[in-house]
Amino acid sequence: MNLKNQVEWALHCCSVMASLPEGRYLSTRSLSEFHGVPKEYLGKALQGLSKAGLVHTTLGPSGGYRLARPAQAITFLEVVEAVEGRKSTFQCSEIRANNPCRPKSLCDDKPCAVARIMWRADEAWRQTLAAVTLADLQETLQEDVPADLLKRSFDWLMERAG
Amino acid sequence: MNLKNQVEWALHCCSVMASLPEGRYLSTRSLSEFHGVPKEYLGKALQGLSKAGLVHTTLGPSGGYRLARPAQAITFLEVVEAVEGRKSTFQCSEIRANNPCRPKSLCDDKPCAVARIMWRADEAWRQTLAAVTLADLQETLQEDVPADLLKRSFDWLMERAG
DNA sequence: TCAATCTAGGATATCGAATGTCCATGATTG
DNA sequence: CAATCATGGACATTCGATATCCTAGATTGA
Ligand code: SF4
Ligand code: SF4
Repeated sequence: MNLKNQVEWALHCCSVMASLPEGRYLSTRSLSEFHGVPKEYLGKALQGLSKAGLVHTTLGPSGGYRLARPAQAITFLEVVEAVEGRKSTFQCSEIRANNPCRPKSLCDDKPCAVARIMWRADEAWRQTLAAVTLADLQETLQEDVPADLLKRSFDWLMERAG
Repeated sequence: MNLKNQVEWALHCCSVMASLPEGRYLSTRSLSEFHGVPKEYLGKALQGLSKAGLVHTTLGPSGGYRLARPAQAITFLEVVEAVEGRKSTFQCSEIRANNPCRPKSLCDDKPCAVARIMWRADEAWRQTLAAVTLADLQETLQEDVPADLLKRSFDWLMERAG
C-alpha cells in the first residue's frame, strides 16, 4: 500500500509552479534538474497533470508547464489522483461468493460490510487531501524554508523559465 | 496504492472467528476452504495475526486459531496493520536535498510540508479504521446477510472446528 | 507409543505493477 | 530552417504481491 514516487514529484513540481510569475513556463528538463529526478519519467507524471487539466502547456523552445488555475483552487487530492488514479486502496474480490453454504441464486444487492468500512476510511483520506490547497502549501513552505534558499531557488528557476 | 489481498482474507477470517464459541479453534485448512483462497498463502496472513497477538493458536489435530480477545476489543486497524504493515502510503525520498541551490550545510530539522500533509491524510485513514471493531462488523453482518445463510455457515464451520 | 494433523517459517517460482529509458511525431520558437 | 518542446508508444528492469512446496517441531487421539 504505497503511492507512486511520481506523486511526490508532482506535488513538488506543483509547489514550484505555484510561485511562477504569470505567463511563464517551466520545462520538464528544468523541473527534473531542480528535483534531481529522471526527466523522461517525470514527464509521464506531468502528462498526467496535463490530462487532468491541472496545468497548461505550450510547445517549442521556451515552452513547458504552468498551473492552469490559481494555487488556492488546486487541491492535493486533485494532484494525487491525476498521477495515482482514483481506485480505492481496498479491492474487493467478492470472496463471499466462495462460501460453500451459499445458494447459487443469492444475489448481492450491495457491497459487503467489510468493503463498506474500508471504503469509508479511504473517503476520510480523500477528504483530508481535498481540504488542502497548493496555496496552503506555499504558506507553510514560507515558514519552513530559509528565505535565502527560497530566493536562490526562485532565481535558479527564473533563469530557465520560458 | 492498494492493500494486499491478504487484508481482505484476514478481515473475513476474523469475522468468522468472532462468532466462534469459546474454546473452539479453526484451522487454516477450514478457513481457506470456507473462503475459497489458497491454504498456504492464507497461512502467511494468519501468522501475521498471530505475531501481532490478535489470535491465539494451538497445535496438533483439532488445533488452529481463535481470537485472542473479545470482538469488541479488536479494531479493523489492528487487523489491517498486522497483515499489511505500518508504513505510510506516502514515502518521502527527500528530493528537496537534490535542490541545486541548496547549501550542503543546511540540515532538515523536520519533514517537509508535503510529507506532513500526506501523513495527516494517512492518520485520518487510520483513525477511521481504529474506530471500528469486529463487534461492529458482526452487527452489520446480522442485518446484511440472510439468517439462514448465517446459520448454515455457522454449522459448516462447527463441523470442522477443533 | 505412534501416526496424523497442526502452526511456524524458510526457499523458491511466477506475475504484474512501478520504475526507468529510448525514440518517433508534430508543434512552436527564434 | 534548426533547435526545443510536449506527447505518447515501445520497450527493459526492478520489486513487491502472489503462490507453492517443503521441513521442523508441537500436540492430539487412537
Ligand atoms: S469485502 Fe465483502 S464484498 Fe469484498 S470480498 Fe470480502 S465479502 Fe466480498
Ligand atoms: S515530501 Fe518533502 S521531505 Fe519528502 S521528499 Fe519531498 S521534499 Fe523531501
